[in-house]
Amino acid sequence: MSVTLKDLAKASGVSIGTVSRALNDKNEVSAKTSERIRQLAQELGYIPNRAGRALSSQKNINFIGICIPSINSPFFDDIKKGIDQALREFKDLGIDVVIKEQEGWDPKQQIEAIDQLISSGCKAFVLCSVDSPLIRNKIDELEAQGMAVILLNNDLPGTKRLCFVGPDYVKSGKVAATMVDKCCHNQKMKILIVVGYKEHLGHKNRVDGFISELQARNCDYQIVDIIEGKDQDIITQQVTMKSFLAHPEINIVYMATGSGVSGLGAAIIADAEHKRFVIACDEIYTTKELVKNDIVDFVICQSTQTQGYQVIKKFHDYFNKIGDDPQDYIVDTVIKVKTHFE
Amino acid sequence: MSVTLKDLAKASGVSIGTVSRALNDKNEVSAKTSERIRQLAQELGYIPNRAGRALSSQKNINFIGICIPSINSPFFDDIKKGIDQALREFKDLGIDVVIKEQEGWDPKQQIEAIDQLISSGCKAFVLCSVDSPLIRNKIDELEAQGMAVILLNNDLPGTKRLCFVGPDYVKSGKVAATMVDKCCHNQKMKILIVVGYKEHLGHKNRVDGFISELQARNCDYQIVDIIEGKDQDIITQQVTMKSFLAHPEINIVYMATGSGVSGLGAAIIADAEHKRFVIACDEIYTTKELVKNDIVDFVICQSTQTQGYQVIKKFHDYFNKIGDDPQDYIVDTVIKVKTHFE
DNA sequence: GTGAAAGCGCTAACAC
DNA sequence: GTGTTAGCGCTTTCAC
Repeated sequence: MSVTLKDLAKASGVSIGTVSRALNDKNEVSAKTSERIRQLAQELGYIPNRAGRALSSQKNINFIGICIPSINSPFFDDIKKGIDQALREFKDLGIDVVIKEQEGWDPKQQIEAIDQLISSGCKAFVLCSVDSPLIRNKIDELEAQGMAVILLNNDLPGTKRLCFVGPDYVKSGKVAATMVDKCCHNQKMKILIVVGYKEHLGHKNRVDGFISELQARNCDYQIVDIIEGKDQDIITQQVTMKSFLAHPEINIVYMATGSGVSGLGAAIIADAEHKRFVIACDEIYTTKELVKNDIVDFVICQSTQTQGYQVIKKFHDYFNKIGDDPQDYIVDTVIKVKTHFE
Repeated sequence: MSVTLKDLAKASGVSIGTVSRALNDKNEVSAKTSERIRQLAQELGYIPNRAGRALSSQKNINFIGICIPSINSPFFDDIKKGIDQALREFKDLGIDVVIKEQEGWDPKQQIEAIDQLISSGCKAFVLCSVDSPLIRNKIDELEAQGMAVILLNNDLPGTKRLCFVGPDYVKSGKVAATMVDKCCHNQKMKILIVVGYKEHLGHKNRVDGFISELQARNCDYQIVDIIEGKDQDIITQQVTMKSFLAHPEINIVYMATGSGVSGLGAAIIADAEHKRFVIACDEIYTTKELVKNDIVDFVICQSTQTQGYQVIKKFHDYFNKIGDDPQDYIVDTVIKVKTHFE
């Protein structure tokens, strides 16, 4: 059988209660005893038993506060599914969740939401934010107060976040380029790239990965245009149409953002007389439909549901001291084609 | 708070022990009370608490017997990784595993192994077998004795297995065909198909899916040859070389089995003057190397690690009556390219 | 600062 | 066939 608190108590000559306190960072224990017990636990390979802990402290549920800009954003549907799935799995092990959904990425609103989550008793947070000093400060501040933050989908390196769960945007771009190379190697590539915002780090990384891989593969390519759709369908449609008109030679379209695809689809359908190879990102409903209808050739997805699931699982492991310090979890870059949606 | 045994006991006017027995299919309880309690549990939405159960009956670990033909078969490496991962997750919740690895697929040997697993106390089994009356009988026999079998990677429909965890072979073939179409649409496709054994159901399904999708896509194709590599490197190399020699026009190779890839690789390298588009299956070490070295263009994978993980998780859910009756778990069909391995 | 003990939900052994 | 109870590993009062 595995080592229990009782064993540690016996071995160290103190009571089982003291051992528990020492191992749980309570400062009611003298530094000396505490140190001794931790040492011993290490040596004997003590692993806390989740069942015992969950049972005991179930009046003391760990509430995770989740703050995501998911209102009117279908991208987050699967993330929420993953969170639900994890919750089903971990609820009776002492974990629960409070979600604050928001519309858009305004840092001030997010910080307000976090503060509300704090007042409702959360001590651990999942955040999906853009890079801003406000947010960066908030994360470090929370950490200083003994709270933990996991960043979801978009990392903010240099902050004191516990870890990051999300995709490798550079790789996503590289995979897209690989597909372009495999499918269009025998023609001169005249490429249109569509992003949401040129400053958006994720989109930027995708574009960088895309171009670097085309280069690495010695493709005969030319980036005809890089346009911004502002993550909105109508704008995306307009700028794409404009680009098609100005550059009828475009034969490849790489859409490096998941938002605004409807607009892209509309533009392509409107200019159907030019046959183009199209790659999109992220598996949302509209994108699936476009693939099903042969408007888009490939989608490069980012295992969204897994991200939702892992963010909770990471906290579960963290609370239960399972494994070492939490590491970043980079999800798979997944290529999907029509067949996947049939 | 959620409903507990105590609540049920109070509500139904019997003792907590009786409730527990009634809910655990013990036949020491009168049919009437049993029925009444189950009814009540249903109404009140009782969900057993895993922590309590695990803690209580931890001397009564559920041993899962696993019987897989994994010796000298790198394909099973990731499956074993998935099993390990699940075990780390569920061990302190009352689940453990006994593995009997075998070399090859001999049904008689497998049945022997199962019997050994039974004598070592297993009451639940994970099996990866070929279709044979012996195995089919054994599965139904086990079920009749109140034991449960989950089939891994290869289903045997019509048997009384609890459920199946594995890939959709037909879809795998279809995805392969989709890739061929996307990458080679502008040439006459002269296709060589390599299987392990023509009777192997999984390989057969892949080939069927492959051809049906080529047809659905109106490809200009011709299946030049379908050859058997007997899942061995040397044989695969020989038959492939022979086919290349007889049909130098072959410009596409679809390898519908994961075993024998080294042989395929050798054949392609030996005949490098003919540039060919190559698709392989299953992500094992050798295949990765071939992709990295641009010998193979795509691999169609079957999320092997997930299969190992899910097989254990399914049993965990089953033992703890989480969710409804176990459903089949069909893993994702995953396309991988060089970039994925860098 | 530390020990003793109650109790979380559940199962199984022991009464009757 | 059913009630009673000990105890699984752990946290957390409540004493001292």
